[in-house]
Amino acid sequence: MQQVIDFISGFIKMSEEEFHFIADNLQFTSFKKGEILLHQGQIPNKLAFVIKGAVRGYYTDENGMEHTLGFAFENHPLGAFDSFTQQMPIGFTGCALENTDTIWISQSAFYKFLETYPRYEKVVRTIISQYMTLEGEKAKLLRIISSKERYKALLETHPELIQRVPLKYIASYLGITLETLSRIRAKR
Amino acid sequence: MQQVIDFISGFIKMSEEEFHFIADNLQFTSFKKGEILLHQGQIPNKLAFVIKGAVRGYYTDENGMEHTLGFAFENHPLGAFDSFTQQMPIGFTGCALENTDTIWISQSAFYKFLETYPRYEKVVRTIISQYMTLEGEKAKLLRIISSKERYKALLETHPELIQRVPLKYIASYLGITLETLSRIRAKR
DNA sequence: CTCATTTTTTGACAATTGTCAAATTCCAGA
DNA sequence: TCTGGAATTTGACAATTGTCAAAAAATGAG
Repeated sequence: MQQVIDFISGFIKMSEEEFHFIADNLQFTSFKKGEILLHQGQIPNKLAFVIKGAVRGYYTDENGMEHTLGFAFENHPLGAFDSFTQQMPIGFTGCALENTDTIWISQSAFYKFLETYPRYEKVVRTIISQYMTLEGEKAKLLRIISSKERYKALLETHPELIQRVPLKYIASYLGITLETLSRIRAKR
Repeated sequence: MQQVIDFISGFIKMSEEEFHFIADNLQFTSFKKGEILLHQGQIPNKLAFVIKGAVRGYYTDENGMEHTLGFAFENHPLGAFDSFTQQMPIGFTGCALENTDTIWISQSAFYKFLETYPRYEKVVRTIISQYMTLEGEKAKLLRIISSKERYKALLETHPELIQRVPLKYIASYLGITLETLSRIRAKR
């Protein structure tokens, strides 16, 4: 739970009162490797935060093909801010790549908190903005035409991914086949 | 200006007072085709809204290559919410595809408005969320492996783009070459 | 430690796509 | 209406990438 507090404290200095409100409204859920944390199509009713482990986000297209959209590791919120805010179906499924622990807050508690402590509106805006920036970076990554360059760019910006995520998901994330990725890596 | 009011009214019922605050703080700028509306690397100090025309957003990579990231047409805000909120350099350049009219509000007036009428925090969150959803759709589009399918998907979801935007920018947006796009289109 | 499963690599080949060059069409301004 | 530049198409060819199949390596449960 300390991790959630630390995360928030990176944006704003919390008062005792705010701290307690948050502390009283957090819940803990743990997932085994391979378990689904959230389902594509669901309407979110909580905001989750990964305190340990790794999650892969992917969506399943009309042909049943999976496309990896991103990853969430410890000390990061588990996306879907847009669906959460708009109360629309989540566009992806979240699946635990490792045994994963999460802490979450219900939607009602979250909005109650924002109403009670409106100065956190700015914090929320900032967090969401940071996620938009990440999305923007992904969009740029995917527009690199050559697969080799795309992989190299990922390696430079997110070397931790390659250590921790099976290559098939990296390939899927980059929009190439597993075999192509394997060959790119073979050439140094 | 009516268009901005209409846009906001789609999210919330505005009072007279709020209306006047907004109306008093909007400014108008018009751009000729080919002119730059905002520069990659700039730190934004205003929020703009396109009332007429079309804008292409693109970023220039280390090799000097341009990559089209998106488009903004009339009755839509001109992106960069993330840079605006975080006061970070904008990640793209906005260039007028047609003669374009914009209305904008300064950052200070915008935040003044939010402070004065905090119920608009929710509106801002919703607008930003909608843009995250759009980014998410783009991310999905770009992960379609086959160029042909990618083009077809764009045609289905945004047929207006093909009418209005030169094909070289569509190709750039899809992450393929102009020639490939031309050939895809030729086959039916 | 062993075995089954998963992950990754490799090979052969076909299909797609990029590159370079040139021709053609389109369009805005004179 | 004419004209030059921009946009788009087309062709030829090479390089990249996907597909299918199989082998090899790594991993984890018992």
